[in-house]
Amino acid sequence: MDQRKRQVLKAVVQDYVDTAEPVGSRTLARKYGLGVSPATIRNEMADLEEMGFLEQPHTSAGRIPSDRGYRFFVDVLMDAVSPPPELVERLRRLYAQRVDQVGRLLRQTAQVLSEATDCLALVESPHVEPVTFRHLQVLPLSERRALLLLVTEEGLVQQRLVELPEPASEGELQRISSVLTRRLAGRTLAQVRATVLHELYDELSAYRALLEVALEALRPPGPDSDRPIYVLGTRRLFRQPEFQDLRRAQAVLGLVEQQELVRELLGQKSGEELVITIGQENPYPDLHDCSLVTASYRVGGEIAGRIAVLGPKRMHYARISSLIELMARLLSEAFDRSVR
Amino acid sequence: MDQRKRQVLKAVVQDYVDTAEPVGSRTLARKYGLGVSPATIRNEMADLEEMGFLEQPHTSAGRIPSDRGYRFFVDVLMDAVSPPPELVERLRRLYAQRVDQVGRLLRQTAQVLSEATDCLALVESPHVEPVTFRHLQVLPLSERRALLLLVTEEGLVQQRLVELPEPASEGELQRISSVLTRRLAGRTLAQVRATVLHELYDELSAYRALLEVALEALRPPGPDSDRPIYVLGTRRLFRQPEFQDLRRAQAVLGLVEQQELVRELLGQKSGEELVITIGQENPYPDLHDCSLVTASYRVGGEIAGRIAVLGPKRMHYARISSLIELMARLLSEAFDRSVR
DNA sequence: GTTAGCACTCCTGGATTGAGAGTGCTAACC
DNA sequence: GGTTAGCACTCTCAATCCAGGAGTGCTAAC
Repeated sequence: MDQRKRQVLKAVVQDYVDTAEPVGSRTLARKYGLGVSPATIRNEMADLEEMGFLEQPHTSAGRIPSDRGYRFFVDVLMDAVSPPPELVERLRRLYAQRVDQVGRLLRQTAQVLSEATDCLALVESPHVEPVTFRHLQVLPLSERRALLLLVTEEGLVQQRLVELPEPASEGELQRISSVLTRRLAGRTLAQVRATVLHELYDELSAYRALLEVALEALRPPGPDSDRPIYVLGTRRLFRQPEFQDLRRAQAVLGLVEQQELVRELLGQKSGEELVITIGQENPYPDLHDCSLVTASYRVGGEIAGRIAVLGPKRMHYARISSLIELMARLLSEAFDRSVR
Repeated sequence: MDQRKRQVLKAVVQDYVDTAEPVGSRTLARKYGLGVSPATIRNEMADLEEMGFLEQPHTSAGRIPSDRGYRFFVDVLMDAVSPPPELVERLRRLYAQRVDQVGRLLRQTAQVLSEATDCLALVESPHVEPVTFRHLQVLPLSERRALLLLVTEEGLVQQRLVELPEPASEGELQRISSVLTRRLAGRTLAQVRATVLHELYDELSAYRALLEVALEALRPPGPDSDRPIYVLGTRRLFRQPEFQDLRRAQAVLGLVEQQELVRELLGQKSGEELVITIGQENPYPDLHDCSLVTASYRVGGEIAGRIAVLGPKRMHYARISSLIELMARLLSEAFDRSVR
């Protein structure tokens, strides 16, 4: 792959991303200063097609990048693009606000992300599980029902309704709450299970049955947990020319409405900070015409969730990658700041 | 409007709802036992058109109901239809489960509602505001930040992050929490503001500044509050023939992604139990081709939120009305049961 | 190795056409 | 007078055709 081929491939990707039209040799020679004639470019393009980086929708149309072409572009050719200053300014303002409602902040994150990219934005709520307990409270609602509140070190709250094995007074529950808080604060669920359990039994032997219920409710939230994912921008996405085809649009809609699938989608390669998945690289056939850019954000130093952009393969990879990285960082900082 | 005209109008609505094709006089005479010839029906239809109950997409097509025609059908002609037993059974199972995660239950409600109607389902989270306090807890997160938890009589939880005017120890906050809980439990926000405030100041005079902050945080949640609305079934909706037109689909998408608009949409005529809004009756021009069926559910006897079905005007009004009424009732019962 | 020229292919959009469905009108019928 | 059969007319829809345009691949010259 010599220098000129790279130039040509890069130009094809850029032009196609901008125009959504197959790119011809003439256009390429005119718009990009390659210093050679269309005929030469035609030869290069034929080579690139043979090598699998370009493809032709039909004879006598221009070329468009193949998945492999995009991949090469992303890995090798792409120039870094920092987001425009107005946008950065807007983001600073967004994340400078007090995080008094996590859901709202995440929703706004999704909103901005989709507006700035004209794609679908997916924003996952933070995990609460692996982090450490801060406070537990058991509140009676009726004779046999109580509300269990879990608060983590980072200020995230989870609630569970529990069925009481026997009626308990408010005082008793308060007592249990404070013992649980004292014993569990600063520990993770795993630590609790491993070490602290018997101490608890000793201290609260009178309320053993109640304790069982409370501990049972501490189980990690299941996969279908109450942790919403914010999905915004379907409308913008469907304004893109590739989604004028209703079937393709429906395929995406179908996927995006199933929380569990979206969760899996975001969870892939969750160890890495930034993941770009192009077309067929995606395990879901419905997304074979789409690309996905995913970044992780952190709460208290640990990866806690992911934000992502889903769009046509013909997306501004450079622009979107840098934007989503920035937003993930700002979001992490906002979470940290909200506690400190 | 004589008896036969009613029969004809009813038949037109039913047939159009089923087939999505303009209905001709021949079809009508054949499929519905009206006992007269197509020519007679043609005369009736011409009359009905003149009266504004039917319209013609173009000369020499069949007729379709106008908004007014649907309205008359809904108000006068429609027969009650109870949901099929399998569905009722499924609903019973759904609402029999323990409500340990409100969000999940609401999401499932939206899911079933959209599946059963092939329309878009909108499900609002319950209000927490007008109900009575059960418990308040202020938890320190750091030197200057605390988490304020509000629990209502019905077991609904709200959380707020508050900035502390001065550092406070855990003990102090705990003290404030228990005073607040004791004083506020069983009262509504309005009552608190009106009567209990000075008592609080007396009792907690030492922590006056802290108290100010806590009370400030008790303000009713703003319109853009952290109260999600579950919107499901866009995919199903867009399978309906009227949404093959991309523009119409986009109009709905644009509306549905803006939480505030959806909230307003659901809030109309919120005093009534069941509201059916047909086409142009809707204030949003983007929904002039749609109909909306809305029902209220209750928590603790008070209307707390709404569930709705948005679909093409050509929807099964009878079926959907009865289903949504049933679901609203079951949902209310589930909330009540979860406390009792 | 590069370029100009040219025949060829294929898509696109507009115009045309025929089939089909449904109407409105008229005149006959009970 | 209400009802019905017959018929000409209208309008949509899908298929077909056609010309224009864009882009290619090949060949031959530079």
